[in-house]
Amino acid sequence: MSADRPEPVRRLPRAQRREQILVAATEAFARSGYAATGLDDIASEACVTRVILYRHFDSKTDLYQAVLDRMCARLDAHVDEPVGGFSDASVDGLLAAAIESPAGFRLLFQHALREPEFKERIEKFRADITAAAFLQIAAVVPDKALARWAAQLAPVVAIEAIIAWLDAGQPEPSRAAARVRQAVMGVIGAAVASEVDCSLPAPARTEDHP
Amino acid sequence: MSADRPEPVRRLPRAQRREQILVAATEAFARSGYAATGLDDIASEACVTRVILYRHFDSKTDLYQAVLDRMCARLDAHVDEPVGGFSDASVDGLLAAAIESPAGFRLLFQHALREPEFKERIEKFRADITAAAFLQIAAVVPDKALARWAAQLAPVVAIEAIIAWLDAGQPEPSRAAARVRQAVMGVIGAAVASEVDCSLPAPARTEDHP
DNA sequence: CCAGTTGTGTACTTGAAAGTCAACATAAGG
DNA sequence: CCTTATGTTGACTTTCAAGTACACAACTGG
Repeated sequence: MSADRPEPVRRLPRAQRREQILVAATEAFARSGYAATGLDDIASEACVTRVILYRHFDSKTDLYQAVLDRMCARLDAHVDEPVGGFSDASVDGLLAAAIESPAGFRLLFQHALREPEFKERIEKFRADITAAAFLQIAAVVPDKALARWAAQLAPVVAIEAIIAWLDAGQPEPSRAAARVRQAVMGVIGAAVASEVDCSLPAPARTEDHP
Repeated sequence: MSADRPEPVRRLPRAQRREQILVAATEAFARSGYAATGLDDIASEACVTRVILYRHFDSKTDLYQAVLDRMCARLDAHVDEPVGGFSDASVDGLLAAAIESPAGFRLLFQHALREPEFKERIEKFRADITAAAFLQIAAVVPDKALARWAAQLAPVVAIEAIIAWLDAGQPEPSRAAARVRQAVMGVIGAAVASEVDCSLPAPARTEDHP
């Protein structure tokens, strides 16, 4: 029979294969981070064997760096602010990057940022945003330590808001950016308020509205 | 001479040594998570050798579980709400736990929550809070998906606010809880607002106050 | 003061994951 | 059609961290 060949074994041009591996690696790393992800996990995610990875990347570290660089480049492309401000455009850019590659977004901000070996790559990014946020917040918050707190929290909230938005199924995409900004504003508001003693809404009863 | 003995080699009663190891392990794990932390890192952090760890714990996994359990127990002790609501008391409890053990707090919510192997232990905790938050938010936010977004984000913001507060040097401890609540309220407000198009404060110039 | 119990350290074994090698398969060019 | 360059693979070696065995040291009770 002519069906002797078990699998046609699809072959791809080099650049395309490399891209496929990067995508697969992003997915795999995004699940558990660098250390907990084996090269076999990545290989099976990309539907190739482990050796292929070495044909395109020198080592596991090299591959991870490539994944990170690729995602950082995307971020830079979307949110390229010359003076590095934390403004409306920043949120729009972050959101666009997150839509383009949710796994990459999670990888960067949930895993890579906590891995001492690699954090400095993203730390630069975060530090810039935090510094910019501090300047803006310090203008309205006299207390230095308080301003630092808010400045550190604001970018985190923006990022977590975007991740939560992804998890919630990306509801009303057109207004997402505005809501993220609103959430950040709320956080800044908490720092501005000088004499606050607010309470959260009363714990809702299950039968609260008949 | 009587000073022949190089080091007196201080020995501790079992319970005390175990506690010391747990503290050290919490610190070490909090730096890089489970997979990226070697037993040698923990041992040197505790100023003992790796073998001692096995005298107190069966395996690396067992040790990690013990660390997590210890921290979860602390959380439960501080924020024991029978019906599991996300209220003022919850924030107070979280804050108290974070003060008691910053490293443990970070470990739980920055690392363990992202480790598939162990996340379920904390996931129960987080899911309860998120569910409670959803009930409260759903009462004021008609859109289901939007409410889910806010419900998922609110606890995260509370936690991140506390972590940022730790990083900022724990400014004004007496008002910290109120500010955290305020930040959470701000986030909920972002979900409530039906027609939002707010902007962040204008990017501050570097030479804004001479 | 001596013996038993328990905590501690040095040196070793083991297993899993990273990294390597030589052969096969497939498409393009002479 | 045959050669060649490159994508692909199964099987192998190496390396490092988890886990183990045995010898030593210190406190406790007789």
